[in-house]
Amino acid sequence: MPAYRPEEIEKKWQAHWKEQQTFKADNASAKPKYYVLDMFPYPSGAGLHVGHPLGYIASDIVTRYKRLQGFNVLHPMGFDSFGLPAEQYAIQTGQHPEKTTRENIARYIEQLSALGFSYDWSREVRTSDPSYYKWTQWIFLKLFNSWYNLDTNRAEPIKTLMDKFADNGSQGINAAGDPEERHEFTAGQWGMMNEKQKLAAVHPYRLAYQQDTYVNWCAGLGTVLSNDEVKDGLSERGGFPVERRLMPQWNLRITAYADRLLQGLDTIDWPEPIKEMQRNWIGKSIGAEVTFPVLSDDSAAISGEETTAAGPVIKVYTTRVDTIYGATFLVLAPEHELVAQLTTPEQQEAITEYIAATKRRSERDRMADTKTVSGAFTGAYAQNPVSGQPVPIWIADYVLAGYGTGAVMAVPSGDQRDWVFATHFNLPILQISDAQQGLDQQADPTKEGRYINSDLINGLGYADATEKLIAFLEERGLGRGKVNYRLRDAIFGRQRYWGEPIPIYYKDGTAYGVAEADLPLVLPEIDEYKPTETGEPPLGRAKDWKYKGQYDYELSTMPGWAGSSWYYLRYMDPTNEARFVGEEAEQYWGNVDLYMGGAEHATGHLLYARFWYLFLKDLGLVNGNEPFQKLINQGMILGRSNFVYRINGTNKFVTLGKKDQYETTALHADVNFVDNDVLDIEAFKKWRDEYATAEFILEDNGTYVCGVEIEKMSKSKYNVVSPDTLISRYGADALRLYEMFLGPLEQFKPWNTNGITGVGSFLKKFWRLFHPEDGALAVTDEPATPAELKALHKAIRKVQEDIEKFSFNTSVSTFMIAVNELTALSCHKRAILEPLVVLVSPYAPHLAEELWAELGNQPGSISSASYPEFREEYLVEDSVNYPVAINGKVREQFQFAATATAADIEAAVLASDFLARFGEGKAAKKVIVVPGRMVNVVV
RNA sequence: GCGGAUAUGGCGAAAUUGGUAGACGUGCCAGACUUAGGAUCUGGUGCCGCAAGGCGUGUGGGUUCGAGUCCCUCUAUCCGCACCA
Repeated sequence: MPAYRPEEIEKKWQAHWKEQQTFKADNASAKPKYYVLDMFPYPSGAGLHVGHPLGYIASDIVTRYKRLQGFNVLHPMGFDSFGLPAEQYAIQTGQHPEKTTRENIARYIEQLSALGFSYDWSREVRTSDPSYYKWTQWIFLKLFNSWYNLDTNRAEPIKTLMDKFADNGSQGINAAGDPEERHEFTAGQWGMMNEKQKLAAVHPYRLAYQQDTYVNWCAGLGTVLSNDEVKDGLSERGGFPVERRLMPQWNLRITAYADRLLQGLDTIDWPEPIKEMQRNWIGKSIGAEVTFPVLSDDSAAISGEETTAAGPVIKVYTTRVDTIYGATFLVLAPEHELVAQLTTPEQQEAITEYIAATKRRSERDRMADTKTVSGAFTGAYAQNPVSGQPVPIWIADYVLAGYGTGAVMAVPSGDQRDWVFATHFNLPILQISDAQQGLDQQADPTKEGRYINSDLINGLGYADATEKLIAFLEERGLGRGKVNYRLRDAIFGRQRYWGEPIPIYYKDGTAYGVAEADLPLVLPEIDEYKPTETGEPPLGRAKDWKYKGQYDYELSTMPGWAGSSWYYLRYMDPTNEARFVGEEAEQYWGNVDLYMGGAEHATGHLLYARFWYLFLKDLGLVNGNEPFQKLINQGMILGRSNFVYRINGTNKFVTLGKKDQYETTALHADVNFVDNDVLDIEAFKKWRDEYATAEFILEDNGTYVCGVEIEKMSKSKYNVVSPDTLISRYGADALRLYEMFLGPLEQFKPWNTNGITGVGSFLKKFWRLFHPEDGALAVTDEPATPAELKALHKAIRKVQEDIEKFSFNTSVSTFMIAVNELTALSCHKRAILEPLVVLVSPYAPHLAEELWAELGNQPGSISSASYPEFREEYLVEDSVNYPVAINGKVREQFQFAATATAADIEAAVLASDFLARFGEGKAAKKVIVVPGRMVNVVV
């Protein structure tokens, strides 16, 4: 083998790995376990671009490194293969999504293999495979058959709830969820109920439950979307408008786990920004619920007389009870259930009109427009439960129906939104703290100062006042301290074909879970992938699709995140037919030690997966506390788009430098025929027929220069760089090294192919250390010199540190330095080069395997355990140059033996005529010696 | 508006965590070898300056013998949430 030929080497070793099943992980091993997981991809038709493998390369480096350190590493890969694009494609072409998906996966596997990843492909899972989604459905049934007991603070089988009902009726049940949805009954009444009635009573307690829910309805996609699939009022996929709609939906009661999901964040090693996003998403707030009785007639309100209200009451939620004396009016959400009842005849028209106007405004308008103040007076008054003062009741759309109680007490002096509202509608603003200032300009939410105009709490500070007020309200049954969460239950149904069927059937209008023995409930074949004429989901088209031949199935399918919420567990034991994961396998692999993936899943997948894990734990099905111990977010690699400028109304294109002289339209030019922003005009002309006759106005040097913009990599922007062409040109090892070299893993960065020649020449130089004469391997058995050992061990130490810190970019620099040093030393010694191959092997595995084979060693025969024995002693420099400074200003270099102590150095500097040489006659006040670094003499 | 992150040469970046800023790679300049090649090798390259020297890590201040690093101020860019009471 004369020269370094990556393509031959890589093909050879990839075939070898596949054949030998080199990376198969064992479920029982004396070695310690380590689980490295990549977020599995959705197999899109476009294949991989250079951005996709970034995280996979990093995790593969860790995997190979951990194996060298003697760990039994689980490093699997699979496919999140249910999803919209395959279905959209099916609607357009009639091709079964299963076929599209299978073909895309084949292409993905091919591309991933070409990069030399060390996945254990024997564990591959596909979420769309019935043998996999059988267990997704099984977990759903577990959720369906569970409720959340707040007394034990965990999920329990629905059976324990029924037992409680039989003993005491609904009395004393402390369950997560909305009590408003549930009915009260006695044990006797329960006993009288028939099956249908019992199931109806139980249903609102289930962790998977059906309910009329406001959903994000996307007509363009014909389905509902979760909040994290909606961006700025448009669907994330497709960019179709999304509106709020009340529909019966399957929901998962993730809110039951809000507090545990929050607490758990403190126990896991995740990037702080992601944890913070989850905290905000859960949105815990500590406050109080306060009851405002509605005054029965307005004459009382006008006279300000105290009224004993036996009528309706309005519950508000506030985080600032202390400001209650400043609550000069109430505001209800327009959807609030009491609005109709409260509205006086005189105000009827105004209220009706306002509600209609609110409905007309789409969610998107409401978001875009938070400045406009709007609202309407109901004509009714409530009584401030602390001051006894009457307060008018308004409705306004700045109050959200879905948060807290859907009603707020407005304190214009303390809350800016209330202040704006009060100012606009000329409602009173009452100062309640001596520290509040500028109330004619804006609200002042300060917690400083002492309260005024606040009877009970006048003169008190924030903490005392809050405590006293809550005690006062609780005593009278008018309020209590309350914790609220922003987190909503997760909508679980999609009106789509290409997803897991929800294993529910309906008997006499009541929902039943499909028996476990009948799973998987296989996705039926249908003629077309569209909704039915009657507006039912596509599954409504399935012929003769009935449970036990007679009961209708649920027609919606599960959302994309269902299958991805537990796939990491299935990898542990992917072929188990008796259990979602075998107990021993789960016990052995535990949780994921390192999870690599994008930050875009912060509040979606990463939250749902944690939720499912906690639920499974409650049922005793898994043993850990959190699924993903350490999380690393790789940054996205962005595309570098090139533009040509067409002069409007012509077929003439003008170069970047002269485009300002014309009216132009920028058009994407395919980056594949642009080199260093210079357009290959011939290639461009051939690109599309319409350009064949195009004319060009060039720069003065005769080139056509394109404009540049950094955008997401995408087919439609013609800025996709495929790994395939780079691999065929430079090799997978070069691409792996280069992607790591590009910059810090976590950072977002534009792709730029230019620098890849640097790592390419590193690999060639590395090869040449072993083949200096362009022939067979030529390494010597001479003993290494200290200089060579130093070069080696500096590299080993640095690279080990780097991998522990996930700072792979600096490792590549370290390799280059080592190779340059050893080349300069003409070192071709086995003693140095063998360990160097081990060090490089996680980064450039193919090259390492080849050299290993040539050196006559089996891969892995050199264990990293052999590093430490000769590590530190060679790291010590013989002598060290110290910059010596006077008052921080460097004057001279002194050389000291590496073993010199701080005292030696200080003495030597003082004994020299150092100070005199630089005109400092005075004695030194202080000498600061930083060992190995520098000396500073203070005079 | 709230929360979070980032800011260093022409470009990607490094800096042992408070100790000679710019390693390494690109790009550029010069040279070598070459039957001009997107090959290889050598040297140079933060900015200003012929030089001595001066100035330099987004802005302004502070702590320190010494600050890219710590503290305060401001600015810009990016991300997340967005009337959450």
